[in-house]
Amino acid sequence: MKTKKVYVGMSGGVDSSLTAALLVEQGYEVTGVYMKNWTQDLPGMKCPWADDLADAKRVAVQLGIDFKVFDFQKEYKQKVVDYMINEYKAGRTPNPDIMCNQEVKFKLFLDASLEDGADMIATGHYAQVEKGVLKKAVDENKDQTYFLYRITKKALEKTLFPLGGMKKTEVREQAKKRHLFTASKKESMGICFVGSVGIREFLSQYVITQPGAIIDIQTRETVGSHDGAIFFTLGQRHGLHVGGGLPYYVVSKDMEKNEVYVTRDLNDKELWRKEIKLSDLHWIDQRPVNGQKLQVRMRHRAALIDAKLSDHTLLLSGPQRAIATGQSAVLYDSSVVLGGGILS
RNA sequence: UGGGGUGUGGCCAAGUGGUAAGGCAUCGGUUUUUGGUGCCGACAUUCGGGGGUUCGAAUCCCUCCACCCCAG
Repeated sequence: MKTKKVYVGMSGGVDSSLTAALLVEQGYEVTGVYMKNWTQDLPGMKCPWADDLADAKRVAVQLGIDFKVFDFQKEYKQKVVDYMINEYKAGRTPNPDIMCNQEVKFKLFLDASLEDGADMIATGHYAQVEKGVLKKAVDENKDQTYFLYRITKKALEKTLFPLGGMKKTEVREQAKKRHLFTASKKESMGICFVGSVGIREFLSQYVITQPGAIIDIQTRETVGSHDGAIFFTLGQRHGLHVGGGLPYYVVSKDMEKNEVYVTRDLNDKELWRKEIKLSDLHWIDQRPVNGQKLQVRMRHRAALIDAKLSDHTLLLSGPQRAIATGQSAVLYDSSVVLGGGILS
């Protein structure tokens, strides 16, 4: 029987390194691929792509597998970065990593790999896939299905997630046991392509901003000024530079007037949502029927809560705090990811 | 100009003779493959200025300054 060729997305981190190692051990013909998506430095922040690429390559050499670099910079800029910037400009709060999975990893990377002769692709995501069905990872704490709900069934049928059944601690151990160069590498965080730089620093490179008023919706008084409404999102507390008394939380904003509205009332109704309108619904397989009992995750690592969907309206069993427009609601039927939509 | 009040770190604010609470903000760390939240830590040798009383004052006295309110 012919051995299957698998292209593994290697980012230079522990997870994808072990993913490749495991697949080699399982008898696949493995090729490591580094996706070159973003290489730009930012003031005060060096883009780590070169180091990541070097790490990924070292591991590939260590494993004795082929190694390639796919350059998606142009597409990445268009599909992910521009999307993100435009969403922010429109006053919403996008999730670029979800878009990255939808457009780059499970579309561009998949297509390019297949075209290059691969039978399947694999990544180091913590998620499980069974016959085209996406399921939560065994390690509930690391489950990354929230970021994957926009993948197509077709893509899933050609995808392997070898870490889906493992705990993070196991992954570390196994990586150490195999002496992978990246075994002890620190977790990466922040937006995947920007490294550890803040969204604020990133946006300010692409958008011209003006100072504007911060208005207390309870007293209707201007309590301070900000340097651009685009930098603020629902529920945000820090960065307002307004002191005295209790903390202020962002409740809404007006991009036209460039005003940010805040409250000191943690129970302010603007901060809590129980009924949510969704747009851009995406289903991996079948759309659930109206009124079907299902669960929803409103942000990465948040607990699943019961909910019901009818048409485009999601009714939660309890109010959730600070879910901004542009963010995603991911629907589950127990451990199966059904799909989801974007808060509008 | 009379009468009253206030002045404590960037902001709010305890503390009325015993050697500067707390909160907000900010900064740092942590949590997190989105934003945000949360959590932990740091942050006034000094209490508007000057002088005095006292073993000892932010707290008592004198004086100057600033701001606020009422009166006219």
